[in-house]
Amino acid sequence: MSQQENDAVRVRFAPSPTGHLHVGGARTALYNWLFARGRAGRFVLRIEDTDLSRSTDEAVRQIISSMRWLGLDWNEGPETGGEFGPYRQMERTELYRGAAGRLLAEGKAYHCYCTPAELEAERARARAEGRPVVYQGRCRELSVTEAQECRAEGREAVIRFRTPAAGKTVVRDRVKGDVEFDNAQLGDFIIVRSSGVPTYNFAVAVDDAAMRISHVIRGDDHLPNTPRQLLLLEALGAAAPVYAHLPLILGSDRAPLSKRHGDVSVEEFRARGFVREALNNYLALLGWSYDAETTLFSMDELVRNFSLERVGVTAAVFDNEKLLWMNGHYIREMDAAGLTVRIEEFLEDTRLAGLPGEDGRPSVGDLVPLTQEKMKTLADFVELTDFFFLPVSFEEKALAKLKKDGAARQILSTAAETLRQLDSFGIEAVETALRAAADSMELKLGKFLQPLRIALSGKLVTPGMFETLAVLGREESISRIDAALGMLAQ
RNA sequence: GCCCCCAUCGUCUAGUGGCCCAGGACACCGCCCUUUCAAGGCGGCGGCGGGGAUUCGAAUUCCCCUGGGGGCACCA
Repeated sequence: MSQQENDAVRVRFAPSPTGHLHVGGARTALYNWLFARGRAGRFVLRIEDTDLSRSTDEAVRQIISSMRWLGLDWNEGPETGGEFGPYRQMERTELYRGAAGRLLAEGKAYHCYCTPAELEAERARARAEGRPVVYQGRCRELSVTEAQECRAEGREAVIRFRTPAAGKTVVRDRVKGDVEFDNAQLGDFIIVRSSGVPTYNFAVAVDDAAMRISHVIRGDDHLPNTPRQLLLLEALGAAAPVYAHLPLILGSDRAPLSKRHGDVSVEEFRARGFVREALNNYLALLGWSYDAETTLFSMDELVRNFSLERVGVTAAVFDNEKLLWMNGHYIREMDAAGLTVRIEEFLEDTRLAGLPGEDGRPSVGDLVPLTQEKMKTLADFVELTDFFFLPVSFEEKALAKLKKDGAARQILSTAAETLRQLDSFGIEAVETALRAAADSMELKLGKFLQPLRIALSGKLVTPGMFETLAVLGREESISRIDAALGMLAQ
């Protein structure tokens, strides 16, 4: 292998497929992706499905779908393949079996016949006596006959790693610095279950070595596992990757972000009308910063500027408000055609599905210019424009305001009359005529337009009135005004 | 109980001994613009958890305390 290849950056994102892609996972994936992209490296997606009872194919699909949506594509992984595959751990069991066999043969691992119940009792005792909760090594030096007796009793065997009884293992972490762990605190941990399935730490060590992973960028919660993986890597004769542990993401109560804080999966944010640009940018800044000033970054800029050196050490609270602001920013920044496509994609699952553009109704593209600057999420498009497609349904507050407005009937009939007499129903013509009508009634424009807004939309908040009228068209506009007038007459 | 990590405005953060009586962004509060709501512009409020120590000088270094979090599984 050439020096060039030796130095190649190879990072991986290794989710366990037990649910949707959580924003914390998404951030980890993003940092790995950015790191690889910025250094001409390779980004590997590896599915860690050794927990048979919790892993599902559906979750694998969800995670893949979310990552694709975010634009975090991988060079090697499921559905893509690669020279170090397969990329689902349960398809790599031969590899683990071989590695475990080698450790066993070299005396670096041993069979343990203790039952789960015995181990639980041992842990309880240790806790009660205030001792570190670690395996005491009962089976560490079992003789051949003792082992035979255990098997004769019908006891099942797991394989444990023979952890050095003394000494320290130091993790040289790129974000946390050097962290020391006492080997004695680590204990002889299990590497292969009685079922023959490897445990997390073992599979990770074997795979990180086999896949030539150069940098492990992952969540903080894995820091205490790292010394075990380091020891395993050493026993396997493999070089250790560089580690970088990211602080976790918190909810507003400073507890780790979880479902009870509301939306936490990429899928949920997508369904609420967030765009990938905003989510990526926001997540990038949650735990990383470029300088004292800059908040807005394109993916390209992130790739160019991301570095482990500028990843922070403090856990960060997820702030929905800021994400929302950022989302609005990216929506405003899009060109009309691009935004139209995003909205059309988004609309597929909403109550407006199929409506825009049908039967002479306005299309999404017609409405984008009237709504773009008001939207914070794609979902806002629905709230802002549904009255163009659906029968007017009055919001309670809007209706009350309309009824309370003593001038409303006069305004509405004047407006209807004015609109009826127009030659053209373009925005300018409508505006000129209505401004003149407001003048003639000696009303401020806002005062004049508000009853009209409510009559046309049933809402207090809508796109600009002149644009709305023009899109609605003369016939529909006048009929809605007449309907409101009829209602007020009762 | 044991091991480990962390601590600057409400939130995300800049800050690596003097450039900081701490800068930016979101949120909040005013004002301006305005057909509603947003957006935008201008201005404001607001912070170095506590205690020691080192130093001419500490947000920045060290120690202790307090507070948060992670781990100690045949989960990952």
